[in-house]
Amino acid sequence: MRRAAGGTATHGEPVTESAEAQSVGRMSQNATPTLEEVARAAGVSRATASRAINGLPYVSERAREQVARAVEVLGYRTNQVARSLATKRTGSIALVMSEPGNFVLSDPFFARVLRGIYSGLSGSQMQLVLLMNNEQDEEDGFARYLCGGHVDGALVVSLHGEDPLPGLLVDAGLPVVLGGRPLARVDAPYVDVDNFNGASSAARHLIDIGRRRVATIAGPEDMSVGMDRLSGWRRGMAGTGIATDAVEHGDFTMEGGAAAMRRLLRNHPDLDAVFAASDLMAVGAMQVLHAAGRRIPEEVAVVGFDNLDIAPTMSPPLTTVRQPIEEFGRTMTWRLLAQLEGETGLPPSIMLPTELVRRAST
Amino acid sequence: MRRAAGGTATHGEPVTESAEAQSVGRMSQNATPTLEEVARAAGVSRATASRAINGLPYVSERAREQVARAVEVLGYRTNQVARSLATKRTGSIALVMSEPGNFVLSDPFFARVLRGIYSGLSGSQMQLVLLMNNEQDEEDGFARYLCGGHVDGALVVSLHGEDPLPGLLVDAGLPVVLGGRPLARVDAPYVDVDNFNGASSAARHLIDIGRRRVATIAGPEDMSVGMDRLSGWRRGMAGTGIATDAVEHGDFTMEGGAAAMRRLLRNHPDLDAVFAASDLMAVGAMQVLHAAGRRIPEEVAVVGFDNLDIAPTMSPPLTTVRQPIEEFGRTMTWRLLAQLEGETGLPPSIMLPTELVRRAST
DNA sequence: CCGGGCCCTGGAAGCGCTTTCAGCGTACCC
DNA sequence: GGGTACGCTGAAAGCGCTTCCAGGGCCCGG
Repeated sequence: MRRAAGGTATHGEPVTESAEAQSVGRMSQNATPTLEEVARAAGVSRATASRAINGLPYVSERAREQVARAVEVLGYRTNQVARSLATKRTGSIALVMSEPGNFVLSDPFFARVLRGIYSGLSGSQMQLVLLMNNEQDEEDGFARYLCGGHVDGALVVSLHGEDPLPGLLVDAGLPVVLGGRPLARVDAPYVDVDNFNGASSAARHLIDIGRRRVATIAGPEDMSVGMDRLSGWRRGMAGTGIATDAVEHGDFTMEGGAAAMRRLLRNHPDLDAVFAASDLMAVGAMQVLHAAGRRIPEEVAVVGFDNLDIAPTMSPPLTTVRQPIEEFGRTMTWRLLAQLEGETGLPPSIMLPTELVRRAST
Repeated sequence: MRRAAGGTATHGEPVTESAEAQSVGRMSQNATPTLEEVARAAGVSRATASRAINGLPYVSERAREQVARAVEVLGYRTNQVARSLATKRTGSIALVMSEPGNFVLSDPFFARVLRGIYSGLSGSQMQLVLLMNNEQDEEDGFARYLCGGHVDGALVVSLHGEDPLPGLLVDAGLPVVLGGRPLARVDAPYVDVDNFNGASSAARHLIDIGRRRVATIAGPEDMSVGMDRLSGWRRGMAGTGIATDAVEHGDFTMEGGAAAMRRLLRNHPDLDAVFAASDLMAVGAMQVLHAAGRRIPEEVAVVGFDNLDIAPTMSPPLTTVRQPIEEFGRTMTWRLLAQLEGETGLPPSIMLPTELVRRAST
């Protein structure tokens, strides 16, 4: 459409091949010039022009200069689509968020993952393309886009349940790295943080400081990160003889955490500690606890998960499980790029460590 | 390898083919089949297969069925890159944020813009691709990506100063719609909200309720949205004889708003009202005012801009200038899609109305 | 003087798709 | 019966690029 002028011009002439030198070809200076035109202007063949532009060897200094000048004069920019078709590489990878965009956008966790990804990308000539699930949209367009050759590979984060997407991508032969262990059986490498041990140490810590009625605000039941932190918490509680029935699920948001906390207070008014599976949920929980007049940490100790920037600024500062968020993004990126480079012997999965950070909320 | 595949496909050497599939095709079953192979399997020509797949007319029911079956059996998916090269359309548009990703990601304003964009996109078969500025990265890769034919058009939001990007895109013939009036002279359509009148009405409102020392926390000086709200505020103050020297700039974030508020209190301790050019900055300002012991609205009236979801939940609930955020995104999208469809007579710019929403903070 | 490198070059063959165009059979209407 | 219209089809010509390959200079050692 935007090159309609060039197209019709070419078609209008009942041209044979020999009509090439027509100034008609130049007339379309509005449309992006092609390599062909650059080559002609530089007085070389398309092959040489291509080599010159791509900095390949076996191009004389003179040819190189002439091509450079022609590129400058004509304002040439290589058509990436054509290049992709010829090379079968696009120079870009996708970050797929299986989560409604507006949800992701307000989560500081993802902002930091993204920063890590960009940092892992720097130096490579790769462009990052973000794809988010439109709320009501079937994610079919996604798979079509990704498998259609638009990108060289994909990072998929925030998987829910048995999301078929990774399977589709893998089947299509697209290199994929998952952020977080998938719940479904998928033959794709993933990077994860040690949610289990992190949650376990959080629970132990609460026991160690003498709490005897420990609740948890768990993550979604359809995400491994939610389930792993829940089982980690159970593991931490195991053998203490303390009940582990005070469990409510949230969706990792503040509101979700607040709602879960309200349910916990109603069902288990005697609780003296709560482990929230994300800092954001801990924020919501603490607001509810404050509103309910429970003092933190005297009456209720609170532990979060993530160690977001807000954790130390809360009142009281939040004890939480630190996870290396930027590192998480960076590692996924590294893993994908390495795979794209054809490196072999890459680990099928990578686990990043977590660590309890004690502050005043416990 | 290419040659081998072609050979076996042509004359169906079952032995060789299956052996090859067993040994090599393990990781990505077979290379994705091409339209050629589908056509052969369906017993039709490539042209007919293409028509069948794209739902074009002039295909017999029988052919259609056979192609569908072949697609199913072979697991064919059309190569979008090849299709793009042939059609010069990609079926996707970009949303470009001239802002470090982690910044954008934590701003609820963008989340809502995004929602609006998706809503404007629904029904069209377009994919949205997000591009954000990596912090330290030169945005050259951006322009290359966008002009390289990866997308059919671009929405560009959050422009700063004389950002050359829109100009580059327009020069390359890429349809572009800007979100917010550009400061530089760019020949691209834009959608904007009526920042000027919104800010003006905010100032007037503060005058109307009897304030006589009205300050403002303005937005960045290199963004039109910042400047327009500042001049709107000045306009609202004009003719009242009240000084308009109490101006500090922030970056639309809470922290920026808080810092600006501190500066205002230091330089103009007698202020009795403040107009913050964004709700987020108003939040920061109110925190500082609370901390400084100034009562809102008795001692200092506060007006924001945006009418984010948090505005009514603040204490006191924030008087603010409502802008139709989702509508903003939706309109940009509509404008771009219309342009892509070749509609003519489209307005070069569209202005959306704003409106003061009075709450308890004034 | 000749054979064998080494540079550099252009012709040409794709990459996988769409779309034009000419052609064919069938049906329909004078 | 011939003309026209219509539905369907496949050959072929691209889209703009990369890359293989053969070949032509040139310099070298023999």
